[in-house]
Amino acid sequence: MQSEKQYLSQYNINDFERPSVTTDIAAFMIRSEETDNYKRDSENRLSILLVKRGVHPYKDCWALPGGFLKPDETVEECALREITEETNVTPVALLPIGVFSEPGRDPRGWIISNAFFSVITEESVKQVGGDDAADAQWFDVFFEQENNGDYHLSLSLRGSTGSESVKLDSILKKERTKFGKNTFMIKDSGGLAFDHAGIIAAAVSLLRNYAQDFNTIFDFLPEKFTLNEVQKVQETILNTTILPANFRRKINDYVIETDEYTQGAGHRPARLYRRGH
Amino acid sequence: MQSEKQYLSQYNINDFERPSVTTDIAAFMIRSEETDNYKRDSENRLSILLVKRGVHPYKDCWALPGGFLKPDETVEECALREITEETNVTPVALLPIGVFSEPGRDPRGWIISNAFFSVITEESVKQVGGDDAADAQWFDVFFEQENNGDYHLSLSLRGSTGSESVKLDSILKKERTKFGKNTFMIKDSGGLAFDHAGIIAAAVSLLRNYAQDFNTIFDFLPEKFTLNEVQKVQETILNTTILPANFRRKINDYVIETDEYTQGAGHRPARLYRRGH
DNA sequence: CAAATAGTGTCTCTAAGACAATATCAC
DNA sequence: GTGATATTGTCTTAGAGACACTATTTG
Repeated sequence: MQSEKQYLSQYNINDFERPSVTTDIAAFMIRSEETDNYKRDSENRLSILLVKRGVHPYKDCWALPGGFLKPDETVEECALREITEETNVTPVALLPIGVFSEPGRDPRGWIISNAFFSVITEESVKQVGGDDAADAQWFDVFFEQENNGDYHLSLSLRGSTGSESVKLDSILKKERTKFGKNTFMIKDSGGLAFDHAGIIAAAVSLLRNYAQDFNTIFDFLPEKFTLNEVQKVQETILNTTILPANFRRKINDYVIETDEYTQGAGHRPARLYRRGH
Repeated sequence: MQSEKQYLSQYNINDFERPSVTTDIAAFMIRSEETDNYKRDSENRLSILLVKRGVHPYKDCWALPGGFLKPDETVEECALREITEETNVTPVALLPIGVFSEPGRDPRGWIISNAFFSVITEESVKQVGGDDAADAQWFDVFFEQENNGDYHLSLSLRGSTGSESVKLDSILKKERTKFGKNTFMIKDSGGLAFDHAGIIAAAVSLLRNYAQDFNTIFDFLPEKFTLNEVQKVQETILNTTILPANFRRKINDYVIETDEYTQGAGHRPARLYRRGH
């Protein structure tokens, strides 16, 4: 009879073939954009971070940031390490999306990916400043179901001086397996690397679920905010509108008043709040 | 300048260290138990499938069924293969719980596990019959938060003639990471192998979320069922009670009437329904 | 003052919880 | 008949949506 110690000393983990394991991170940020009317508040855009691949495969294609899992870390630590390396910013949320393990999803071989959902505040990115690296850019996100049932994911990079604009249009089909799992099948990747169009579709779906909950909304905002700012973030993510009076009633239990007010907005000042709870 | 083809031909995937990848499946079933009162309906118990390990490590401990991922399959296919091998039954639901990758979670080395949630009907298990193998057993599940905030997971196997009863009591602490993820930290594994106590706690939590939705409830039931059966399954999973009148009103939109009725129950016959939608 | 956001009050409709009442079966 | 579940109806309350109205700021 073998003891556990004896068994483990003889156990050879190399007897079985093993996959490489990566993490890919769908990092979202709400970007506010000034309007030309001094009275009107800035407009929000939901954006996602993509990196331009410098090496094969999918060289010069846009992809989610990510990298290989190391032996001494969890997949969560790996995702945090990768997104922090890429942005120089610590995210405020980092949650699992799922595992993508379809054989053949990566031309380099047997590689399975753990996808993560992440939230980054515009405030923190502005502090870091150096968003000049052309290989990492925030793309505006558009994601809606078409009349024919397919989903259209459109990611667009506004061209600035010296760089041209990019627009990636993917078509996906939502499929429900016999066992209840929903996945987005890629009908047209729109130029995105690997199966990242499907991962991003899953990420946006997840975000829209999370965004029913105010705590996820607060993650996108600075410490102090107006109620209208919260409302606009939720409306941007869910692509809906809600009457301000009703929104105030709903959110009232989740926030704490401060004595501070906004200034110089061209209209009545608004009270600032902090997250409650 | 290299072409993609040249690049891939030179690419050696063995340059990086790789983990072994497994799946573990938390398979749930609702078991009904006859009462001694002929008028009273049978009582339900939520149960989970555990297997007794025949090899080191954790030899003779109870564990979730599962196994190693093969190169030509997805993690979902692996989970389906493993649970089908173990029970000879095709599950009606199979959904991801999450990835468990804490270094040191497996004494054999670097092994990360993809956990799955699965539902199996009592009907299908009864058809297979041969549940005699002593190494795979359905344990009754009890999972509640204690007064001190810790969670108590208790799995019990009712002893039948020739086999003794088993009771595994785990203590877990729910922790929320800085980034919003909830995990169950194991304070006392209660004798369960590996980190499976934490996986089961996550699985039961997930089940209780899913069970708000009638579609998951229907998965536990045969094709035709009474409304009271649906109610009892939901009550068993969520550990709550609800007034029958209110339950009927809620579920009404999700079911379709048949012309059949139950018989010989010692009380008024109940109409059978099918899942709607 | 015009246009924009800030903030309050109120009406209606719906969904959920509580509970009363009646129906029907096997023993 | 008794005790169990089956089934319907109604009262009350909480929350969401719609909308009217007032308040305050800057060019």
